[in-house]
Amino acid sequence: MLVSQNVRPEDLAMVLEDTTWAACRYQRGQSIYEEAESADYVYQVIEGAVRSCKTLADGRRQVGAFHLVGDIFGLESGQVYRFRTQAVDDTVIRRATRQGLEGDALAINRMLRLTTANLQQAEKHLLLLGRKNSGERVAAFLLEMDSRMTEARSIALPMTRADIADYLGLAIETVSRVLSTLHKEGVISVLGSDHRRIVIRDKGRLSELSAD
Amino acid sequence: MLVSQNVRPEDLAMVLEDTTWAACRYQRGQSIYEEAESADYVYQVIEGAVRSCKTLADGRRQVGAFHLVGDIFGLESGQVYRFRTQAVDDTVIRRATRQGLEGDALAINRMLRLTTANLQQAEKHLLLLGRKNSGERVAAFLLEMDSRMTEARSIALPMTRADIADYLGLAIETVSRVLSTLHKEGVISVLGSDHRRIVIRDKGRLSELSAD
DNA sequence: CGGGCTCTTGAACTAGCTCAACCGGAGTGG
DNA sequence: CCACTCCGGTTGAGCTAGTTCAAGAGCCCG
Repeated sequence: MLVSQNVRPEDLAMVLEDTTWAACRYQRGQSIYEEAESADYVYQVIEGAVRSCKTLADGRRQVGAFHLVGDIFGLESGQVYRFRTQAVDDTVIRRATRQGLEGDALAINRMLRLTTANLQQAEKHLLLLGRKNSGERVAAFLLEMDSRMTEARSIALPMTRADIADYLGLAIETVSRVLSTLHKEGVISVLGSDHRRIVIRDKGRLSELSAD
Repeated sequence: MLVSQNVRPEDLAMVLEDTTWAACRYQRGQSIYEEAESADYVYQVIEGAVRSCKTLADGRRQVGAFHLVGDIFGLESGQVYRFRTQAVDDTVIRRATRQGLEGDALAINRMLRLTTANLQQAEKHLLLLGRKNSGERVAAFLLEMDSRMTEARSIALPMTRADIADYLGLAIETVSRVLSTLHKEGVISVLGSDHRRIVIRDKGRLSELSAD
């Protein structure tokens, strides 16, 4: 699930500071690694966004997490990755070999903190998927994105409605309808020709609606 | 989420082997600790079962995980517990102070492995809650319980239908109906006056139904 | 200009929920 | 010992939130 939401940038950098880096560029939709692939690298998003997801045999998909600028992902303690991971948009990523991190007690401490943060986010998401209705899910999603993208006053969503739907366990039409309703009620504004830029007009109301 | 499903008993014991233990007894429904309480202890289930759960303001509940005999829970890297944790049934638990575990590189390594196992289980559960239907959820639950309780040939569920429902994100009636259907179709048998003992008659079929 | 995306909106459908009744076992008290 | 109640589980009937199916609009790109 590898969300680094609650980890300070300092921490993020620290985990990997002493290792050598290689920068990579991925186009939207391109896979960074596949589920069960040998977990040789750890990654950090420099630009763009990444999703990690699991898929059932018949194609149903669950997005486990989005990794935004600064987030670290691909950290495994087993031999293989537990997810498929793909670029949500054109994305720049840097990566370090995993060996650089092992054996070092300090690094392990940081890994533990990162993993715990990911676990915490996953647990929060379990509650959302198990017990919240569509309105609450979308409201919580917008607040999450707002808190993770510091960018002034508006959220530039890097992902499609389909990505959001698969993250929230909803149909894409439902996501669209809820956003329309929030817009009509004046809680948010939806801007841009692709409807991907969102301004939160009434954060208090959105918090109420998210049922946290 | 602290499920220790994929961790061998050796590992479990090792995490805490060198520390002093205190045994405790809890009656069904009794809280072991509350959400946001100071995380002073780490626990292991000796007998019975434990659930950890989050609750929304209006009472909706999500059970994040069940901890069965041998499982370790309450391992936090922050200052406070992230869950309320309660005895599912009359339960015996032992606990160690948290200090005994910190500073020791070996212990931290084990904690990292445990936390990763918990994260992995949580991720699996996200897919279940986000994308599986009621039949698939119940089938997956039965298989999970089967793999975690080695007990010969039948599963003695320690939890109520309400607990199962809140774990699977379903209504209690739905859980009951799915179990009845599985029974009628000969996939399982449901035994005992309280209907808590289950025999898996056709594991292959159950695997298919679980859609993993 | 045309084809392929993504997003939105409407209308019909359905999986699962809610509400309600009922059943059986365990505990309690007369 | 029986009567009563409580609690967990099952079953039925109706309802509804969210899905599915279908159509259309705007945008990008060759």
